[in-house]
Amino acid sequence: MRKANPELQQQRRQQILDGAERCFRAKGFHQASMQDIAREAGVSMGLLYRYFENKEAIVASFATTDSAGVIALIDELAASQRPVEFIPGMIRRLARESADPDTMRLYTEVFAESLRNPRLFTALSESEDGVRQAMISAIKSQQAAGRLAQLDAGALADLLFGLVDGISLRATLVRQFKPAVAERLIGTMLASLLKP
Amino acid sequence: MRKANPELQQQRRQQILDGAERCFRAKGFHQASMQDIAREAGVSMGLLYRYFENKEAIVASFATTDSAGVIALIDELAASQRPVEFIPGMIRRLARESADPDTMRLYTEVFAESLRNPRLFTALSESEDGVRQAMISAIKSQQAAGRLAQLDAGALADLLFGLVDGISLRATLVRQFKPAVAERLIGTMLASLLKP
Amino acid sequence: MRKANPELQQQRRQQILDGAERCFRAKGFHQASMQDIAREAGVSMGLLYRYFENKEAIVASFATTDSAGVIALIDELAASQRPVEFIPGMIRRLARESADPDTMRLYTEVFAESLRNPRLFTALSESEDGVRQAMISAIKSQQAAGRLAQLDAGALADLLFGLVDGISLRATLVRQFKPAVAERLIGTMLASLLKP
Amino acid sequence: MRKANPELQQQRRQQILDGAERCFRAKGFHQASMQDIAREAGVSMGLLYRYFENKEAIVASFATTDSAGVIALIDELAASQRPVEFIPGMIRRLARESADPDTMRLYTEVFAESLRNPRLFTALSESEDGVRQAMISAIKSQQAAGRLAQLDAGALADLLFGLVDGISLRATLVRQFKPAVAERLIGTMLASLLKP
DNA sequence: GATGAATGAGCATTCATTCAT
DNA sequence: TATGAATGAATGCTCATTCAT
Repeated sequence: MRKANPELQQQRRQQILDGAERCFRAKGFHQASMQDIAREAGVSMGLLYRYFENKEAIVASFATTDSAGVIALIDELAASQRPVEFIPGMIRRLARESADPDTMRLYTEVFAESLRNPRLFTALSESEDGVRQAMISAIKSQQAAGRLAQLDAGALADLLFGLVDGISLRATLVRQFKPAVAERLIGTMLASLLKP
Repeated sequence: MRKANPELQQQRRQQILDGAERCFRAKGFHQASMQDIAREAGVSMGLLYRYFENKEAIVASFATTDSAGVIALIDELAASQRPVEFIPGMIRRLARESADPDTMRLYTEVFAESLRNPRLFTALSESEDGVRQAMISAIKSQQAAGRLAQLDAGALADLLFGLVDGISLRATLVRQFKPAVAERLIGTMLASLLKP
Repeated sequence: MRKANPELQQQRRQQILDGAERCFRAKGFHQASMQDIAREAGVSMGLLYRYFENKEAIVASFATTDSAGVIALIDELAASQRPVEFIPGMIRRLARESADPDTMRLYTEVFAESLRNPRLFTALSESEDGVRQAMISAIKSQQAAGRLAQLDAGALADLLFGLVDGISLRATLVRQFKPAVAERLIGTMLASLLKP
Repeated sequence: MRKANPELQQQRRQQILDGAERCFRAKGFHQASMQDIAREAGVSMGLLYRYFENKEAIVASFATTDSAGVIALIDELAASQRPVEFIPGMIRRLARESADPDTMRLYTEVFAESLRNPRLFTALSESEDGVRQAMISAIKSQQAAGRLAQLDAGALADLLFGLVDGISLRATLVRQFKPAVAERLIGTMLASLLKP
């Protein structure tokens, strides 16, 4: 008798999610059909439904993104000797990454979907919470070391992430947006705000 | 002989757009069917298509939002005696308005759609441009009056609007977000950035 | 009080039929919509239905073609001194006319429709009958004058018209069809058949 | 693991085409809806579209008729010892077959459609070409054997097929058409034309 | 574990037709 | 006489999902 093979199962799940991502990037959640996804992932319709209960499950699984990258970056911040200089650079980097139209499209799609789907919203919200907590810890540890101004850590975290999101959005939507100029301005602003 | 009645036409168009808005709010663009819209607007399918060539036309007409409100607010800024205090208040107000989940949902939907539909993107982009230009003018006139720091006006406009968008988004997504605290922080930050 | 104006009515009818013909040529009966016809004819939907009970009535009125042209040609045959030469020329001319793809398309459309619509079939059939009777008379008078072989007049008429139709069809469908060669062959064939 | 079953697929395709034929016979191409076809074929809408990309594909597949029967008949001609007698009989048989109103209706429908649909026209034209070439070969071999007059083979083929089509059409359209009389006349005519 | 076959409700859109003015 | 406004059933087609093998 054949035994369940968890590795294979994990691989299949990933294979499907990869196919789904390509479809979602190309068409969006609601425009990508399950047939599209199956074709792109190279599996049959039946298998799709063996690994995911329905389309929503794929979307949810897909949308619950990996925040490991951002958290790693925040950990660098926590360890940085000069957070006042580090933070603007971090913002710049995050904003640039997510201002890539393709990424922006996907992110917006996920966010839009989460505003209709409570389960997804919760998942996204919790993931975001994790990142926020990491940021708060980093801020607090830097404040304890006297390297950062004594501002409300939660509000500061929200401000910093808000800046990332807002700047990414502007970079996408505004033709005349000049990243370098904007980033210098933000650098100046944050330097004066953050210095202890 | 019966004559065409532009008033009636205008009213019907609005009636359809109103119905469409209710559907879009409730379900999103792609989940709202033309039948839904017709039913909600209280017209027949045939009439729907007499007034709008296709679904995309309804979405486009709907998405090309009126920026008159924001521009009016910016005009107040241009006339303000104390822009350094006015700006944070303006940001606060705009952010609160758009942080209403229902509004946020719709705005996100429009933005997401615009990232797939070039025509819509252009329309949105141009509308945003108008607002941005108004802001740039306001900033420059305040700078000329010596009431605002000599920063790059375009970058400053982008920063301010980016803050609005970013803060609205955080307010929606982050449970522990405390509007009052965040707004105070932003106020402090901008005060020091903007004072001449 | 306004009085009915038969001339105007006749003109309107013709105007609609002309518009309909353009539509039918361009799209075919079933692909042309009443809206198309109204637009092309430059009248409103309401007027269309005032002059024709429904779409079928337009098609019927349109399809009941004028056979006056063919009958006139046949009358020339009746008067001809050399029918044995006249007939092949007549066939050639008729076949060429109806081999024009546009005309062929319309004729085929009408015929196809008549095979589904008994009323139309009757009308078409009767019109065809008139032409056939004219041809039979012409043949008989020429036979009486000893200028044509003593063949069954009805069968001969059917053969001649059948040749016209068949040759037109071949001219349309067969790429390598050579009208001149075919017509010469038919000429030879008929000459030997018809000579008294 | 279940394997694709080409036999089943072939059977399903045929089942659909059979249903489609019944619908096309009853209503015509444009009057038969896909729902009609699905119902008549006893399959679901989804399956219909699994086997045929769209309606046009069904029509095309249906219209690209099998010319094997006619070609077989022509091969008999090629082998015949007395082509001058064989040909009129062949024409008679073909004309009778296609003069059946039901068959005529379908044939006319296909032809009409081909005049609007270039792809279909090409298919039909090529099929017709095949038949024509077979006829030309048959004629030439009989001519080489001295059993047929030395006429242009292409023109003769076109004439013969034109006669079939034209006579079939007359048989359908003309109430007083007398097949037996007409066929005798044609027999006489061809006998004198074809004898070497 | 995996596949291909099948479903039928639902979608955007069109159409012949009617009605109020 | 003529128009513009309105209808709603129907159409070609798609889709998430289920099932037998």
